[in-house]
Amino acid sequence: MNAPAISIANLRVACSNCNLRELCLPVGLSLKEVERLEELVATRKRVKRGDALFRAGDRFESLYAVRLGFLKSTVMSQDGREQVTGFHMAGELVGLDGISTEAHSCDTVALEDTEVCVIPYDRLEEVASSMPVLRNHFHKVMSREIVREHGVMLLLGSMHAEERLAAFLLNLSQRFEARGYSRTEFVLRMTRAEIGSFLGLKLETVSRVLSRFAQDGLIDVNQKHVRIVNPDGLRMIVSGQGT
Amino acid sequence: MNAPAISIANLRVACSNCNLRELCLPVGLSLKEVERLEELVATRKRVKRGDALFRAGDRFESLYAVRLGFLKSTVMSQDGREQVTGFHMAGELVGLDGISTEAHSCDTVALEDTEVCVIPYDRLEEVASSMPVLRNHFHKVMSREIVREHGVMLLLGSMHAEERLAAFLLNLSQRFEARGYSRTEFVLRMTRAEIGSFLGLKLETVSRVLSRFAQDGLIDVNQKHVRIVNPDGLRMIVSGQGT
DNA sequence: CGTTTCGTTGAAGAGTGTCAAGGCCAGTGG
DNA sequence: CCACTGGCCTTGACACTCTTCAACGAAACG
Repeated sequence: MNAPAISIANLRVACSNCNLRELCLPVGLSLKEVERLEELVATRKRVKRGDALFRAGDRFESLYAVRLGFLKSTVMSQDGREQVTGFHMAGELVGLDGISTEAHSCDTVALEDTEVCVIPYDRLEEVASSMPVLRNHFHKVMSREIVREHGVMLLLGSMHAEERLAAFLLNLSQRFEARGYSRTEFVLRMTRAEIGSFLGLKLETVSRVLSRFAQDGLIDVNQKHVRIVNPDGLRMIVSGQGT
Repeated sequence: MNAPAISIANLRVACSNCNLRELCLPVGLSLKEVERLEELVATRKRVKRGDALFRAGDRFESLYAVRLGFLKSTVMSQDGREQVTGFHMAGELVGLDGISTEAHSCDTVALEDTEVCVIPYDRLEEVASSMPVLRNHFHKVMSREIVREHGVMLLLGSMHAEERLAAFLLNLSQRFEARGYSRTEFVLRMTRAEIGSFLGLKLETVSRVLSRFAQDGLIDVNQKHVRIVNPDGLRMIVSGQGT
């Protein structure tokens, strides 16, 4: 754990060529501005499956833009209960929790081999001060995270197991689609226990509900492989009209 | 509803004299910097109990710093389920949800007569661009909100009714204390249903658990009036060691 | 002072959790 | 190549927490 299996690739980054730029960057940047950004994103970092990008308590220094791979973030209470607060995929920004106290308050762990762009925070602040577009974009990203978490609170606070799972699947579907993958067929990178933790359910409940969905012809499940057969059916369930 | 009972008080604001400045402002500002801030916070706004400061869908223009009073924020799903996402008291900043899409995504409603400082967002951006201390403070406030919501997710996702209520009471207690009020004796500004919505419980459950706490000598409850008798007992419950 | 909203409490039931057993699959070493 | 192992997933039976439904009492409001 002391010499983590994380290799720092001191590669020259090219945001302008990155196929994630629509997700990652503000729109309407001049070429010159993109160049300044590329200076900002100095390095990349690889994180092997199972390793942490950062852990609660780590000094906060950088934000990370996921380039490829899949991660989860978890918080832990003093008595050891763990809660998954989110799953992250390509184009998403992680590490925002660290700004408030200059130390991270959650663990972020790769669920498959992952590569991130490292964005040193003090340099981001610097560049942002003279680039209103970037600053504004950054504020919007943070705000979007707050809004996303409101949605999770709604889910955890007022939805039943089936509704939670249906919403979860549709959310994944939509995010995969936005990245050019199939919206109907994908692989769950996380275990049932991790899904359950995120949704406030036990892994057995997750398993049971997925089986029920399959039986009702809403999805096909085979271990981690999922195919959405009837998205409208899932939407019905999310809106509380399922059966 | 169309002509809301909100009066705009075009008063000169004086952050330098405000007794909330420790909560609201970054530390270590020069007098001149505080003056620039006071220009920023141009007006105040009163919101009567029951009225909304803003509603989901409203165009986002300003952030609001609560000067005095008490508010709740709620999100609503398409099918009409409502979830309280937070309660806000003096010194806290609300409206951050609006930045992401330039429209608010939640309702924020006063639970008692409330007064807020209006902070026009475009002017905040302006001033922040040349005031690193302020910008950094603002980022920390947003990040803190993200961390707070992680805590709520932990609570909703992995705690029992008694643990949720105990955590809720201790959180209120601590926030009242930080504002110079009693940490042991306070008035709940929200209804049981609102507490329940926030905690993912039904109002009857909230009522029952509070009664049980009272019976166990942890608190005194009389309608909205609460006195914390045994805070350590509540802490035990939060950490899953209750009974 | 009536009306309405809010809070408390009880009884019964639904929805998840818990516990336990077994199956599937990938990786490992013989 | 095959058996073995350990992690992950599925399914059943049962327990328990929380919700639902209902009735009543207390406080707030016009």
